[in-house]
Amino acid sequence: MNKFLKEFKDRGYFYQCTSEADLSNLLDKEKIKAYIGFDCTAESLHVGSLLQIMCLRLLQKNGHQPIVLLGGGTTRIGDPSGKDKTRKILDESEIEKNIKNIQNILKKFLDNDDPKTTPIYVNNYSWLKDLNYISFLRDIGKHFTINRMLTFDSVKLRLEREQSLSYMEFNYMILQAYDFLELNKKENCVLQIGGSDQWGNIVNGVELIKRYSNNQTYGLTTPLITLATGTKMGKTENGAIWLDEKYLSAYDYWQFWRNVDDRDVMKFLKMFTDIDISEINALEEKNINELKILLANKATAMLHGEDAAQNSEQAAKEAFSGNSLGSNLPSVKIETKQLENNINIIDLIILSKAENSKSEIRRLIKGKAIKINDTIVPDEKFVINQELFTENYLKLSIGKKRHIKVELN
RNA sequence: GGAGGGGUUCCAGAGCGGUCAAAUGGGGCGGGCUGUAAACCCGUUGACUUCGGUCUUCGAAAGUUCGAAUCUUUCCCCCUCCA
Repeated sequence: MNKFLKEFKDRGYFYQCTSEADLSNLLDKEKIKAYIGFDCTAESLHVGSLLQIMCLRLLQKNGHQPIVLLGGGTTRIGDPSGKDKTRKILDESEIEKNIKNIQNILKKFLDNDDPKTTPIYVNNYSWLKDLNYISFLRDIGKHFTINRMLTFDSVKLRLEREQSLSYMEFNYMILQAYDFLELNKKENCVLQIGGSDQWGNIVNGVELIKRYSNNQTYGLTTPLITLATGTKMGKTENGAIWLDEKYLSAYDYWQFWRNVDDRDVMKFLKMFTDIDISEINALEEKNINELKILLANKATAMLHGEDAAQNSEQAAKEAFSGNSLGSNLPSVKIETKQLENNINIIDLIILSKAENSKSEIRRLIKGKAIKINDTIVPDEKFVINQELFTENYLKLSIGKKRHIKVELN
């Protein structure tokens, strides 16, 4: 089997493939261009997209050139795959903003220097916006039968559940197929990779290209990653695990990986780090917490850089090992003069922006969840004074996991 | 267009004139156990509070009533069936 394909499988990226043997041969013979499309509905990417990004990295590592398709056009339609309801339609400026944001994140993960594999960024709005309806129907539409389209999961499930599917959404798969055709014509792109929910859309593209220009292309999908707890990855209740530092700090990103379920650690090391498979397999016997730290370090370094990873590890050590004040902890600054009127603990937490409901803070205090410098705050009347600050800062803990350095300005 | 059913707190879903800030389950948060894991147990889950209470919530608006999530009217939205 082809080297790329083998690693793709070994790392757990593989779910389905069209004509696998042929694709393997092709990959052995030449360097190809492959594309992955990213939806631009959200303002940034979260870990749910990380597997796709890892696929792009693996392509580069094997000398292939990735094409990143930012769905500026298709986002205006909304993919019905895996959705119960029509998505809200975003306006132009939002989509443009999202595209920029997402592209910046991708650049952090990808090698943008090697001219042979440097990613090609494209926005399908550039070709979708000027489509002529009549000629599109004649050239492209004739290759699709409604009979067939109705059998695809994205459509079928909606109809079965008797949820409405607009004609606009119904067209999504045709547009995605057309994207592939366009990239095949323009860039000689021969492979589309996507999540398993994209299978139908990808196959449509492969078939369209076959009928339209008789070119052979391929599709490859990745599995839906479910956590050991059975939930979808990246969707914690208190917010998505964003890849953008604006929405989630490097420290919190590190913590996300540090807190992964035991049963997912080996899987994630394979999926989300660059460590050699053989090396990972050799790690199996190591202490599970060591492995989690390794995972957190590698994953964080890949996105936020080596320094950020080191700092996060250091901060975590300080925060969880007790008495140290934790100079690397995430910090907030407050004005010294705000202390003069002897503010109480509730006000301090509000000032630190860690919580915004006083009722919630009162509840936490009653539950013995708030600590100042590792000492439990006994009641809500607790007054904050200058003496609690050592070297201008104090350590505020909310629960066992949230530690904040409050610094005097 | 005609006939029904429905919109309740993060979600699902009870309540159908006062005892309702609203059962129950899920999720979240916190505590315990531990390993910053899982499982399990306990607590909590609108806001503000001088801890006595106060204020704002049950699709929207108006009304009946001492009193409405609960009754009436109008409007908006969703679903099912018929045309």
